Amino acid sequence: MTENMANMENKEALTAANFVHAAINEDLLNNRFGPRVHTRFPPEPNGYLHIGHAKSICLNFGTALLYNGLCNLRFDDTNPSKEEIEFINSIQEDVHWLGFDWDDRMFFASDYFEAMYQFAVELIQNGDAYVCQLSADEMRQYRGTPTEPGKSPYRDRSIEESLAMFTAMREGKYEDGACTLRAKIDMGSPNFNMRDPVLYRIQRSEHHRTGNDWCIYPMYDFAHPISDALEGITHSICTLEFEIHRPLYDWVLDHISVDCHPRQIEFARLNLTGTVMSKRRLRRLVEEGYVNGWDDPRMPTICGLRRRGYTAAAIRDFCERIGVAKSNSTVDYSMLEHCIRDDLNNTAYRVMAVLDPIKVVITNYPQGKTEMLPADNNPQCPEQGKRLLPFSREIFIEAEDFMEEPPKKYYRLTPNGEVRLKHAYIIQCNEVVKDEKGNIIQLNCTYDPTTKSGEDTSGKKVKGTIHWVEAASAVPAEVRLYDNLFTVDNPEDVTEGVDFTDNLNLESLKIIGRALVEPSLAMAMAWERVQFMRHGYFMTDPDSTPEKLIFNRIVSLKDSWAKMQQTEK
RNA sequence: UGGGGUGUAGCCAAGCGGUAAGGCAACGGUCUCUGAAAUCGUCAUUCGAUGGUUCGAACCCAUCCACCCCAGCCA
Repeated sequence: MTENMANMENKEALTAANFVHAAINEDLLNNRFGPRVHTRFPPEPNGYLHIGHAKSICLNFGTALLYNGLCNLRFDDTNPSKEEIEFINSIQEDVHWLGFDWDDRMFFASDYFEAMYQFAVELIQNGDAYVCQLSADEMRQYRGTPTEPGKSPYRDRSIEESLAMFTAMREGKYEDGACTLRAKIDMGSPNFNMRDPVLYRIQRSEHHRTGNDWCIYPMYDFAHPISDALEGITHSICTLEFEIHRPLYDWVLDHISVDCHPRQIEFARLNLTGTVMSKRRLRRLVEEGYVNGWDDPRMPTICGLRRRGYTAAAIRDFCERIGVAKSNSTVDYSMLEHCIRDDLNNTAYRVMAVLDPIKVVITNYPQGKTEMLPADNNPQCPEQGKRLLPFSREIFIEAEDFMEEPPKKYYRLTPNGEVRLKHAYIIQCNEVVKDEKGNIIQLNCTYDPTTKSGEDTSGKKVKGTIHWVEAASAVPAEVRLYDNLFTVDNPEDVTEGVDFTDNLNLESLKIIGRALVEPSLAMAMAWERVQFMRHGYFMTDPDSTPEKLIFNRIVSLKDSWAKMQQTEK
């Protein structure tokens, strides 16, 4: 007995997390494909992968993992006019980065062009396909309406003639578009996909793999079921818009000589609030310069999320949490944010960075003295150890952590008020220094030596603790704050006359040129993720160097104070 | 309009004739040397609507309504 069948005896294995797994369980129980589960992720190499693809990748590869099965990577490259090698590489990189692997099972639909051709010949020989000479325009006219059947004057062409013409098509005897091979199914079907769908078209464009070997290329509806069958796929998981193609998928496999007939199962694609997912619109964002390329940290592409600082684990967790179902839905972006916060909360070092510095002089602290204060790298995780932070007479704090006229419940520094400096001492503000225009340029404070972190003997309790950096050792850095690309939840839903770019968030990127970070970050390497305490999670951009540190904000920390302030307004 | 789908909380989503899981968000409390995290609690008398079957319906039946998809020689 195989492992899967043994699992099926186990009642728990029967509890499916989603309807796809329920269908697989049913097939396993009925021995529909024996004990095997074999899926595939079949992108067309014509663009970069995005978070919606991640859902499909997690479903397909995750399902294979769950059932001890296999998942292939297959490029659906049946339309050479749209596809490029660049995308074949980026797709592999992204799938690997997400944590999945296809071993030696990377395939191309184009691997099967010869086999597909032979299957097409078989269809013609059986009277199930014919060569049609309707032009594209004519075919549209002849298609019929929902209630009236379509027609083609060529559908009764003899088998011999179709065979000869199909051979001639392959040999390049016809101009592009002069004729097509069509399945002979049902011109009266209410499902237009069954009204003698085109199987092959003539298209002279160089294919990235087969070069100029072919001038005829199979259509998706013909190529996909055959590719699945030849690879021994058991469950062909795709998105909802292909549901109406399923009868054709099944028809193809029922009319050619293959012994594998995978089950196609459709699920709803992912939509996320505040962003767009369609290839066309993502391309416009890049090409019209609204973002800086496909991997701009604001893009919902896998490479964009990666550069933003998202982890693969967080994206996988997200895909797990949103579930798999058949209803069109738009997941709230906060779900994704929760996943990355949750991951980084456990792993990221807590460090201090001041984004909008204001100088604080601790007037009673000895001139020239510097002490090294121990700081937990991650209080969630003591085994991550401690580091030493320099502290001396002059430091910088966040400008918003001081207010001359504080609102109620303001726990930070105020004139004559006290706050704790994280990992250091409690200080009191004694004097506010302003320039001639009245701008605050410095705060003069005193510290209480008995309040040192870890050895506080004062018994003092203060409401607020703020972060800071020591003036002499602080390292300048550029910090890039990212926000949603759009100001509306569903930017793809636009009323007529409105372009989706009209809803672009003009403040989706804020660059802070003169932030100061603690000295432990001076040698930060690219791709390092940290928490800037009280700010959020950040990652050093791949372009960051010790000479010029650049931090991308992955996600802010939740901020109930800010929220409170907002609701008061 | 013909066909294929889908409607469960602000957003996802379980549920499969026995009396509405879970997560995100939100809102309160506790704790806190991160206004974070953690933690405790609140959040659908009702499942698109209306009828019907049943002792009993989100689940079965009927009718209606809303939304999505198909009518490319794209995938």
